[in-house]
Amino acid sequence: MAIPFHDMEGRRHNMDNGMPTRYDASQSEAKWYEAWEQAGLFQPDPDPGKPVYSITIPPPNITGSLHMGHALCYPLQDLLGRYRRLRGDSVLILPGQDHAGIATQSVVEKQLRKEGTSGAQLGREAFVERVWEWRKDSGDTILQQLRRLGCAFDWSRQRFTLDDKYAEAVLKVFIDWFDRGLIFRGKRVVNWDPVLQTSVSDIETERKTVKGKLTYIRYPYADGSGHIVIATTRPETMLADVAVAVHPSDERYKDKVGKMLILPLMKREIPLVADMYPDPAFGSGAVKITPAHDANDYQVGVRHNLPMPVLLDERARITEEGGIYAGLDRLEARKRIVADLEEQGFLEKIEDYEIPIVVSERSGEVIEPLLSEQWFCDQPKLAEPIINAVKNGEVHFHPERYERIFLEWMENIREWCVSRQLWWGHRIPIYFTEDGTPVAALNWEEAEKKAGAKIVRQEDDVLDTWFSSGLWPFATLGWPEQTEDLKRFYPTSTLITDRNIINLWVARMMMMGYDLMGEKPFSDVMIYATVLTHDGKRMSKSLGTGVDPMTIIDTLGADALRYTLLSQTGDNQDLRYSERRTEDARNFCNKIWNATRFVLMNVVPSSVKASPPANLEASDKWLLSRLHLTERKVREAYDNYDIQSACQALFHFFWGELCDWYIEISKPRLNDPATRETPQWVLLTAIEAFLKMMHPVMPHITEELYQHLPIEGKSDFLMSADWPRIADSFSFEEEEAQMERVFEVTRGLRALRASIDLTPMKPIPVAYYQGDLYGAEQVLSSQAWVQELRQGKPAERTVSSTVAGIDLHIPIGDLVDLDKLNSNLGKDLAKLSDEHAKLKLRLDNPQFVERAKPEIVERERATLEDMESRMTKLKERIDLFK
RNA sequence: GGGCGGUUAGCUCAGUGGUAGAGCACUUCGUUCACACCGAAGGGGUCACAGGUUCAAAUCCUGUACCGCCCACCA
Repeated sequence: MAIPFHDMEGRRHNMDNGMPTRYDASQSEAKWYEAWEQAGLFQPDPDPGKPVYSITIPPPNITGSLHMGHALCYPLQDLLGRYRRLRGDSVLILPGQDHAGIATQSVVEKQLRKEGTSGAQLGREAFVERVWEWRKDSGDTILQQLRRLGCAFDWSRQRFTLDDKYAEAVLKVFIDWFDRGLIFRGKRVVNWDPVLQTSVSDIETERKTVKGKLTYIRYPYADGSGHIVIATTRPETMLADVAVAVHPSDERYKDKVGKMLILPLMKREIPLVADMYPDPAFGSGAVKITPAHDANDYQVGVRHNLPMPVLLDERARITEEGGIYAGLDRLEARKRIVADLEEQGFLEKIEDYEIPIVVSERSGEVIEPLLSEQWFCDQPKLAEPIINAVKNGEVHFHPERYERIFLEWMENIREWCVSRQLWWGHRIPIYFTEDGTPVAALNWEEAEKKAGAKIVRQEDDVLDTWFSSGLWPFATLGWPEQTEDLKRFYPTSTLITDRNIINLWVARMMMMGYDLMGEKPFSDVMIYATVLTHDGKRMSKSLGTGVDPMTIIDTLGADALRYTLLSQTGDNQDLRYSERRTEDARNFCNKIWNATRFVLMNVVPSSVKASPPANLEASDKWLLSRLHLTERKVREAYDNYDIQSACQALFHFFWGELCDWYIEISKPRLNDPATRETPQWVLLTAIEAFLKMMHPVMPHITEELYQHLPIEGKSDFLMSADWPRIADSFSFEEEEAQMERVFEVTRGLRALRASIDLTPMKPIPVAYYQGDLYGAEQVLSSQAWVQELRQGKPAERTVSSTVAGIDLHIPIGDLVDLDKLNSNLGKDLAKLSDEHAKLKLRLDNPQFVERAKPEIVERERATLEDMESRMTKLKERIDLFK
């Protein structure tokens, strides 16, 4: 296409510089990603003299494809990496994936079910093999998508939590902790997921309330002296009741404690015990005790040394303990038992009741508390050093409020059930001798050596996924070997994650890092916002409210998507995603593209000098001064994880200052060979600095444009360039303020034109001004489209206004609608008088004058004076048209 | 039950003591030789509510309402 170009003599030519008028993201993105990768820019700089910045990314699960949350999370890390790289650090961002035990296993189980088979049918070995196949297929999708987002991660150092080396590290930790007594076996009531048939931890469950029934049952005393009434939401568990408990202070039962009761249906005798647990104010004050199926009941059972029969099996069906009800599903059993109780006269009453239930996050199934043998980790012991470290400021949270939430949780931390009854994961390295003694060892042979006895079996359970991901910041770097990477990159710099896994993951990394490395795993934890739909709903595939980031990238580009999400990232806890905002971001890309294209069309390469020209005009100084300020703002914002402020500053500088004013002002000078060198230099300086500062957010378009810049001392890539150094000598406070006033006056003159319906941008022959324009008359006349700007006030009839102390006059003929004009002037005066009255009132208040800061009072006085002078002028102007 | 966040223009959000801001949307005007994915000029807000502190409150304090999130063993 034909594009105008200026030659050495300043004559215009049409020349094809190959840049279309619209930025085409699809052309640019893959091209530059590949170029960076080939140039090895994703690997850390080996220079040992450079400061190090490292991140081990939260490994995405291998269970599907990326969603909008990922499209924020990973570019955010990429942003920090790119920023630190520009600032001169050696940057490592280490990617990887998590085997995600329960999640992955249930995905594959679902597939098998569709094929008419199951894990149980395949057997352990074949099933695990099948999951590995799935990992190969699905794992790459996610990596491909991270590339499309522009993430400059070091793929050569990629890790997977089930890789041989990583797995060995996991086992070593288990063995170490077992030998140190930090891991132990115990019988506890755990959360049992009857669908996945495994235990899950408290934080993998969700609490809900559902409409249900509260059933009151009569338990007769064995001696025939009447009965006691208990209330329960789970009548079926009565089959395994071993006692009824009342509070020791409860007068109703004081003389009954110690008596025996007859358990209805089972006709078994159980004692009435006194315990602190029951609340006398609730129901009848008496609680049935089923130790194997309720954590509280279990505690009572332990205190009173009661038996603990297990009534439900791994699928939540009634066991042999349930006598004639054996084999029934728990809900079926409930119906039958209530019916039988009624028939036999034990049912007191049934009330509607809001039942609190616990649901498994993974399967959605109601969790059954179940007494079983599990492996536990002594978290309270591990937590101590962390609490101190966070309090001492070794690890910082952003936003800060999460620090307190985290500490509160750490201070109330409990045992961690680390065993899962799954196949996909790290099998617990415990071996049992014939007499059942557990030995922790890397393998069978070592276990026998360690035990000095014959080993008969290995523990079947695998470890909770978070046990392995807790090692992520150092196991990925080669631990337990003292590798070069480990020495160089640990502790890592920043951890960026979702607030939902602070306790699940962040806490574990901290505990494991401090215990095993003796040092924090990272110095900053940044919690980013949850991405919601445009109307504030949760994004979810099943609800159909999810937006696929890849579709957005296809149509609007990765940079636009990144900008959309990153420019809304501050310390907010939610973020609403709307495609319209991505369209705005795409428009911003296009603006950047075209402004740069304009500069390139107006730059003669030979005229580009590395050092600033001597003859800077006020507008040049203004722009450089704004650039100076913008650089500081952006740097500080990036440093404080306040990405939205960085984006805002960059947007405003580029669109509102560089494009709206500087480029427009400079056009006349750029068209004149005698004056164009200075604005050329200023433009290139500003654009180069802007592209660098924008690069962490929008890496592709900035790289593309940087490659076009005809400047000296360029790097091969913008990505590997240096952060702009804007000398303090570019700060021109006085010129800056003066130019701002000239712009204000310009806007005033444009508005004055509009008030008499003068079409914008159509030149008018003459306008007058009174006051000091600091020599920037040219700016006013060109930007308010005036052919001739004269000083003074003409004798002929004019419309006038006063802006920033400058009087403006446009001569008018007879064509002006005087009524409209007068009405407008009247409105202005009314508004002004109103403000004036308010301000006057304030200044007349002696307390204000006395107590307010003197500079405030002085400023208000000046404002008042200005208002008065404007009012006088307005009145004169109104009189003129009467 | 406890804790945390939010409530500012039609929409999405900035704004931590000194005359209410941005982007989008809207109205009017305009294709000017970077860009109509553009430019110019406008309209639009008792800053959720009620008290309090202060010369001065969107901003600080107390309380209330609504929305969202997290934590919690009441059968």
